[in-house]
Amino acid sequence: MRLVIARCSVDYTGRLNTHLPPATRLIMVKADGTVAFHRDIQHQPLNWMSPPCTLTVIEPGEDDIDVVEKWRVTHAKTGDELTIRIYEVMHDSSHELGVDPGLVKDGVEADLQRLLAEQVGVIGENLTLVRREFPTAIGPVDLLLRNPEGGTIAVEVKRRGDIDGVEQLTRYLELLGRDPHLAPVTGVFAAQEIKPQAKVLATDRGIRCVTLDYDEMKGIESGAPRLF
Amino acid sequence: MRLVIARCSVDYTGRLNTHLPPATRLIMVKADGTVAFHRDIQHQPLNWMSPPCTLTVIEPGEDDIDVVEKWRVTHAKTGDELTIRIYEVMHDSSHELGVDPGLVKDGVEADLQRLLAEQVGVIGENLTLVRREFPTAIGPVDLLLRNPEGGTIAVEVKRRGDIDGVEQLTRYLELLGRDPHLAPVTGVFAAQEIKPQAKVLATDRGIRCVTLDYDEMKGIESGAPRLF
DNA sequence: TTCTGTATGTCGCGC
DNA sequence: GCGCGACGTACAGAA
Repeated sequence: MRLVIARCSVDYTGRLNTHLPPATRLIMVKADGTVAFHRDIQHQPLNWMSPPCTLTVIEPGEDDIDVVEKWRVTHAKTGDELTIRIYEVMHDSSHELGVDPGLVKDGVEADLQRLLAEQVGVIGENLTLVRREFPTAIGPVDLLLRNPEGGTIAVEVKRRGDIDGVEQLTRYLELLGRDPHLAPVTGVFAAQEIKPQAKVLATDRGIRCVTLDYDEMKGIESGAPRLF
Repeated sequence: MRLVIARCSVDYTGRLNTHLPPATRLIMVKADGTVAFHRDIQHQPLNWMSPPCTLTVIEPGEDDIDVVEKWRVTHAKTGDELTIRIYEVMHDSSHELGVDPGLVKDGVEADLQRLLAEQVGVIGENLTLVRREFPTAIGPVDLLLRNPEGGTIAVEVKRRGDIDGVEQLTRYLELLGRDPHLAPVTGVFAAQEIKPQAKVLATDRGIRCVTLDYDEMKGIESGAPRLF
């Protein structure tokens, strides 16, 4: 990874056009070709180029007053282009980082879904799991359950229950309801937190909302009885 | 901005829990308090903390073998916490960057909408603009037009036409259609690029799709005839 | 301050 | 490779 602190200006042409006026920034060049420009606030770069791309040092043009170095970064597939004019270099260092083992996560939607699949009783009594990620033409349904009467329950699992999730579930219900093997199909919207608007919309459409307690479900999973 | 290259491990507790095993990474500490951990690929940090937050150097615990320095970053509002164990520092430098003038953009949705408002002929003949950002109870409609017969056309403008945009427009149409001053209301989904699924859904709902050519519209705006 | 919608979103997973 | 959905989405503008 190469780190350059420099006064520079940047022009981008691709899906849109952008311009960064001259200022002092961090230019980050990563081993995979990624180039990113950071200011001293916020975690997102001001501008960037994703791999696969190549960086070449080019000759400054006649109009490039005070430009000590000029870079061109070109995306191999899209043709997106970044032109970097460097006016002054304050720092320039390179570092070997090696391969990163990556981030281990616990508590994302996949974990919720897994726990809920093991604990369908949270949703209702006497329900059985048909399968997780039940495939349909318009995408997979998070959980598909059956009740003793032979009816089907489609469950949409979200960490945060938003109106989008209700729309998504509605589309699934519409499609699944047409299948005589599954009908009648009802919907359950399960999330750690459900926004009022989403709850209203869901209820209006006959979709039941279930609020999930991740820590409690996690506790049950481990088999240990909760002592508090 | 402080740049540290170090072998470190990171633990995050907040909306979820994450862990980064020991490895050599860039630790970026920005003037606003932002802390981010970068590996040598991809433009997004592996882990981070957003301001307002405070970084404190704490004493390594007894279990912290080989830890030369231990940091704690705490979010002022949410209580989210980051624990950083540093095993070896390869580089550590600080830099004054000053205020950045920020990014200038051209070609985002707002530009598309502005151009389309000036060139409603792109959507159909003999249409007149009622207004941009026509307010409704569930949000503003991008463009509202009228045809000579007195009917209304609601236009949803997107850079990339996705299924979400069709859903959004559908909600508007449902609402606007109830207004006797506007009815009958038809919908137009206008975007630089419309995904097949979105097109299918739109067509199924009687919504017409229009693909926009930003460069061409831009050319017409400037008044210059296109020479190619 | 909270809410809402866009984003060069980025990224991973399945087909 | 494409499509789709999640993300500690981040971020800006409006209410």
